[in-house]
Amino acid sequence: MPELPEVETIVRGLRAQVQGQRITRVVVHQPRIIHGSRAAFRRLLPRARIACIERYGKYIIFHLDLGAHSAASWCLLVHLGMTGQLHWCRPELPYLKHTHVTFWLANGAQLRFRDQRRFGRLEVIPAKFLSRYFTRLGPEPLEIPFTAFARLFAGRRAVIKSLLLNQSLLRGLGNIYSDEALFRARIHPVTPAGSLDLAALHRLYAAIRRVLRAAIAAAGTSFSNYITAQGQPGEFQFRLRVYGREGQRCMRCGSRVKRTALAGRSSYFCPRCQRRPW
DNA sequence: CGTTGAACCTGTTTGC
DNA sequence: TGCAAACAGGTTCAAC
Repeated sequence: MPELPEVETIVRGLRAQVQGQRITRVVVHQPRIIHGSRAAFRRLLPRARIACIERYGKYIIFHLDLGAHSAASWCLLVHLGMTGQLHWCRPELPYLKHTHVTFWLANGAQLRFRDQRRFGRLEVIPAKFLSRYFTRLGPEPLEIPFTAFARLFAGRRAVIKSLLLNQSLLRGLGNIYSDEALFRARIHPVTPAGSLDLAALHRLYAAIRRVLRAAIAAAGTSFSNYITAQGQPGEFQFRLRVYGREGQRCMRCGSRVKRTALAGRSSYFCPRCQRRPW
């Protein structure tokens, strides 16, 4: 579910409400959601202070301050999978279904992790392993310069949509924003990436930046599961131009939006604005 | 290298 | 109305 803009929105909300807080108690309702060392999870999180919170692609990194308990520094990594939610609330709030982990905070509030499909994961790892943990992730789409961006696709025969979803090339894009960027750049999703000319690469680069920034400004896209750290839905679902609009009129040219399956996932595109390369 | 399908889960929508 | 299939924002792995 959550792609870069949703995770960024959650991280900003968490910074405002839980950064600096000490964890006083952790309750794991669904142990299978915890990956890596469960012993480290149980031992280190109670009494840890959340020193700072970062986003890395679609991952959330909580840097822990363990004080005198540990000389090494540790992190809590959270990936939300398809339906994960990480939200701050009062302890009186009734437990909603699929709440897998509850963090009690020193200020009396709680941070709860819910995940209907359980594709999400939480893991405590030493900070020194972070770079190794993330070796397979490419650069941030909002940070990479254009020349490096263009190089990612040179000589690649794979279709552009697959490469946009591939986190080892760029970290953070998912199915929605890949389709939205390709639509805005007027590139057909099955175009071989290496065949994109300089003009097309420029359009794609600009489109990715525009759509991600606009989505962050709108607090992300909510269909059913995604909510911000404050428990609110995003607003970008009202600004989507192709994703989920099969059969509806293209907002640019009025043609019918089509849907095609690519590696088992839906790709939405306008057959007129996004011409096939042959 | 690139693609596909399956696996990990639960819930909703669609079609017969 | 009932039931099965299809589908849902992600990642990883095996097979070809």
